[in-house]
Amino acid sequence: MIRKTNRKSLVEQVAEQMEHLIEQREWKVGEKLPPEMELMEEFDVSRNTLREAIRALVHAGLLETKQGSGTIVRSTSVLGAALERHIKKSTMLETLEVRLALEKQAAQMAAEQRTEADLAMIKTYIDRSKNASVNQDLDQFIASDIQFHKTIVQASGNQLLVDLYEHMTDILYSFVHDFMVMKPSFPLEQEVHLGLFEAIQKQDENSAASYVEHDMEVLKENIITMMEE
Amino acid sequence: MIRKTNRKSLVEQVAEQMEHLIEQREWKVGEKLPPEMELMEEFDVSRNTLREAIRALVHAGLLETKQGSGTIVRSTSVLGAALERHIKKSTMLETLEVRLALEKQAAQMAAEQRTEADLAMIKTYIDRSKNASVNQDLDQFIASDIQFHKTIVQASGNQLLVDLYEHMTDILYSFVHDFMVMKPSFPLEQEVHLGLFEAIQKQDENSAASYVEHDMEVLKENIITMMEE
DNA sequence: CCATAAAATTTGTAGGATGATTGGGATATA
DNA sequence: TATATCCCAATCATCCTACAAATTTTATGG
Repeated sequence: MIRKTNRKSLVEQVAEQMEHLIEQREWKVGEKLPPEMELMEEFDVSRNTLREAIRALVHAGLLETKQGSGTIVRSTSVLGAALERHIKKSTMLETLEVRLALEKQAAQMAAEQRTEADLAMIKTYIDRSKNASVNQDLDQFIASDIQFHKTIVQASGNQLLVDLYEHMTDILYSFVHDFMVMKPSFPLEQEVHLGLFEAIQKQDENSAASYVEHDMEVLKENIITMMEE
Repeated sequence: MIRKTNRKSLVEQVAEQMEHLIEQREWKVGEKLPPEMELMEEFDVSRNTLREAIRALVHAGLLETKQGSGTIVRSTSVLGAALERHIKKSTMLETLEVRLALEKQAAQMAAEQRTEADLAMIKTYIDRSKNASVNQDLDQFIASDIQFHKTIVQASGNQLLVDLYEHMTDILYSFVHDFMVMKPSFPLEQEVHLGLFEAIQKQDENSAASYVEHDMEVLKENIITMMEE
């Protein structure tokens, strides 16, 4: 039997390797890549081939080149970069609506099939955010808040859902951060979080969904009033 | 005042133009592009520059090059291609779950803010699918069924939601097609569709959501049993 | 120490040369 | 005619060298 020519082009091979290095954080975000000459030797390809590979990742949003300076890592995920570019055209509000649609679905699925380990992890982040709230540590609060939400989505067991949600959260991070700095609503948040946790624990899908929905409504209203100011 | 160096790299300019040509369907999917020599003249750039631009779009999934043959258009959207690549790693079931999460959200939003024009359009596709059902025209039925769902999502007014949903639908098209060929459930579908339509018309969010949810459950069960066979 | 100029580094663009693969047309053969 | 094979032109893949443009680093003069 003759093997089909599955021989990928050199460019794609190099691009793939670089993508892998980025994904595995061996080349970290913000870091500068070795110059072209070194990479040529490292991958053992010509300058053209190397440059085409680099250009592919630049266009995808993973790298950024600056003439005279070098090439730096800009993002770690193709899907994330694609979403980011797309989301810039949409409004923040639209993005939040989609993100919370995903979370609502995730919460229902999580309620259905959460394990004890899931529950324990969710509880951990609730406790952490409570501590942060007591200590008035805003950064810590935001971090554990985001982790809380991510953990619920992870408990859904749907990897596509997880990826989309996390990318959106990452993209919205700076926005959410600014928002929470301006309007820190610790007690309300915690009440909702505890309610959501209990709903998932009791495997009450509807209740879980409506807690998330409630969260969404509050957030939307706050953002709208914030934008009007 | 000195203008900032808004001079994008030549490669990005060429890539942008090509992307635009593809998006505007001037270069159609499946069609062959002019050979490199011609494109070099047309864009007035060197071979390297042109090739880097092409490679960027190849990597993004919009183009496909075949040595000795030429370059053809493969897809029309960056987000679509990125999702497609990502979705191949996920299971069909996961993708469907996400897609229907988006639709559920869209149905609620549509119920809230649908216009008369939206309703008219939705009704149109219901009628079309009814006709197709009477005439036993499966392709027509599937087409109008998909349009029916898309129209509801469009009525949500959230462009990001629309884009994500449509890309997922496109990607799943062949799968859904095969599925419906195997298990054509005309009457049931229509009942649900009519119910969903009326819920949106009456602006009953909860009812709209639960119709979609019901749709999801039926679909999931069917797929699971289909996979077991 | 600081400002400025020169040098080195690094990416951007151009053009040419050769190899590899494909597709189609010409040719030969049954 | 039909078919199989070979050959060639078209096309992309890779490599090479050269120079331009932008940035960073180093050297220099005060």
